[in-house]
Amino acid sequence: MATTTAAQRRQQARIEYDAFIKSCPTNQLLDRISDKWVSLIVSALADAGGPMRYSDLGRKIAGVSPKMLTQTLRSLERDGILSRTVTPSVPVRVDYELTPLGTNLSCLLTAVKDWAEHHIEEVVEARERYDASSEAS
Amino acid sequence: MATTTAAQRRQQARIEYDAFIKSCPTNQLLDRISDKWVSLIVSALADAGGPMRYSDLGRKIAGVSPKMLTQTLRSLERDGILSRTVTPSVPVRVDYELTPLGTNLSCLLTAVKDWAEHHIEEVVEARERYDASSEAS
DNA sequence: GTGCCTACTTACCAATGGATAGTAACTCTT
DNA sequence: AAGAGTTACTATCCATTGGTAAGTAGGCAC
Repeated sequence: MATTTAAQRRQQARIEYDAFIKSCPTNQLLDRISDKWVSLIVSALADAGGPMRYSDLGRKIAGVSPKMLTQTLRSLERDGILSRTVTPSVPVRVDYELTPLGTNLSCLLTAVKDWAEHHIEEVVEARERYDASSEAS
Repeated sequence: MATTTAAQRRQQARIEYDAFIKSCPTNQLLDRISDKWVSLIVSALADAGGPMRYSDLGRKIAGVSPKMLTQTLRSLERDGILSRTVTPSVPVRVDYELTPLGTNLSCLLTAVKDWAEHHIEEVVEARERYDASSEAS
């Protein structure tokens, strides 16, 4: 009991490091913006160059469920990346638009999207090579 | 039966669009690199400036489970973003290193990380404003 | 009234991801 | 020679997340 094993020491170090990381807001923010739906929503709004309605986003980002769309939009609104404007017209109308902060972020995410477009062929080739050598085992 | 309702037409449009999106490799790649653990692994390797071992990565990226670490490393290796080198020494030793393609990508992901570091205060303020106005309802 | 419109919310269920323990293969200690 | 320790994983279980489909509000057209 008095001696600490290597396993115990490792465990201890891990807990302390964990706590440090979890209290670091930068890492939390990085996690948030490294999200699949966040990239797609922000780049959709950047492409549009102006406000988009809920259903416009749902149509442009095919594959997103209404639940996920609402959830992600709310979290982006909370983070000040986009603004939500409700117009109480005949059927209610909701517009989403990037804030200056969101526009700033969209430049980076667009760069990532462009990277994907430019390097997709290299990645596909790498996958084929990897799969071919795995099957040869 | 002969008439198609608006709901049916919407459903149909959605399925067609879905199929289109799912067969678009660029979107698949964007999804892959918009992952939390991918960002952290690639930026860890970029920071190191050289190869890192499995356990080094596990320690630097505190909070990652061995399962997720292995899974993400394998998929990045398959995509040609990093290389995996096994040295069959006394205890086996595995080194991971960014390929030129991975180094290229790391520039973008580092830019995103820096953005998070520079704008975290604005985001925190936006959250406080949002939470304060929500509670006042 | 019945149905339709938008923008959601809710309920349910399958899949993803995290915590923890175990494995292989070999070496070093006792 | 038995047991502990090393690295780099697998395997298992379980909580959380995310997708699907259906329901809701509130007003207008038919």
